[in-house]
Amino acid sequence: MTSAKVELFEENLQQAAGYFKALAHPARLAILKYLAESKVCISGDISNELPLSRTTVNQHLKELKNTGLIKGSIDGVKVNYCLNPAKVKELKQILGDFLNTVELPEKFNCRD
Amino acid sequence: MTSAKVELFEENLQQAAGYFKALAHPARLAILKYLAESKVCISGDISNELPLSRTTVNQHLKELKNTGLIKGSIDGVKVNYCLNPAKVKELKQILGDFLNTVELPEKFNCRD
DNA sequence: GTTTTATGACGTATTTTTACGTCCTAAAGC
DNA sequence: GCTTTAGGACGTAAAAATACGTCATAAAAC
Repeated sequence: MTSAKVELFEENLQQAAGYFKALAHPARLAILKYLAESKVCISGDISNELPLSRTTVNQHLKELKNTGLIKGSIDGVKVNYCLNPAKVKELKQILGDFLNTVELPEKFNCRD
Repeated sequence: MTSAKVELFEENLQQAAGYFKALAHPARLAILKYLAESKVCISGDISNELPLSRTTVNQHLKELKNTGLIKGSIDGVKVNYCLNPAKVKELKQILGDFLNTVELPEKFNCRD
């Protein structure tokens, strides 16, 4: 029984957790940062920027693509990967919403 | 090989990724939300709130404790877990900083 | 037309995460 | 005293994430 229990939680928590997960690896953060800075690029370029093999970078790219944060369009042999502005916006919205739910009261009655 | 390559990335990306990872499971989000709402509680209470066994919840609590987001203080047999306001604040700061680095330009030159 | 280059697809090893069950301990109740 | 209750410690099994290497393919370069 070590099945995924993720779906037993509230819908919005699942969604937020999914986005957090997508950002839970420095390689993926580096990719997003790189794409945001350079606007458009190919995945080969990206693997040169990272201390990981091309195949591993590709896997991270695929993951970001699955969450919808990036898009890749075929251009002959090369693939242009770039950010999906709509999804990035949604991501920010959802993560922001969650973080607001853990707003802290002025004084927190917890002994140290 | 398959060793952790996380430490090969920029310090700030590592840190951000670590926080994102801490939030990458709905159970942990639910715990944080619950703690934020109820101010103080014991871990037994929490496992009643979640669709997971006590031991599993305990593991998630331990993970949140390792990242410093929550604190647990011994009170006889019972343990009061609560948010660590300082760390939560840091988390928001760091995640916000990262998200700002992926700010999007007005028009993004990517064909669909 | 052959070689190079870029990239996806596939397979696989290792590590980490997720999820429990069981046992142990120590206070609280009876 | 004995029993219940609460929770930590430990072990383990299954799944997912991480990291590569190798192969296949198709355009580009020569």
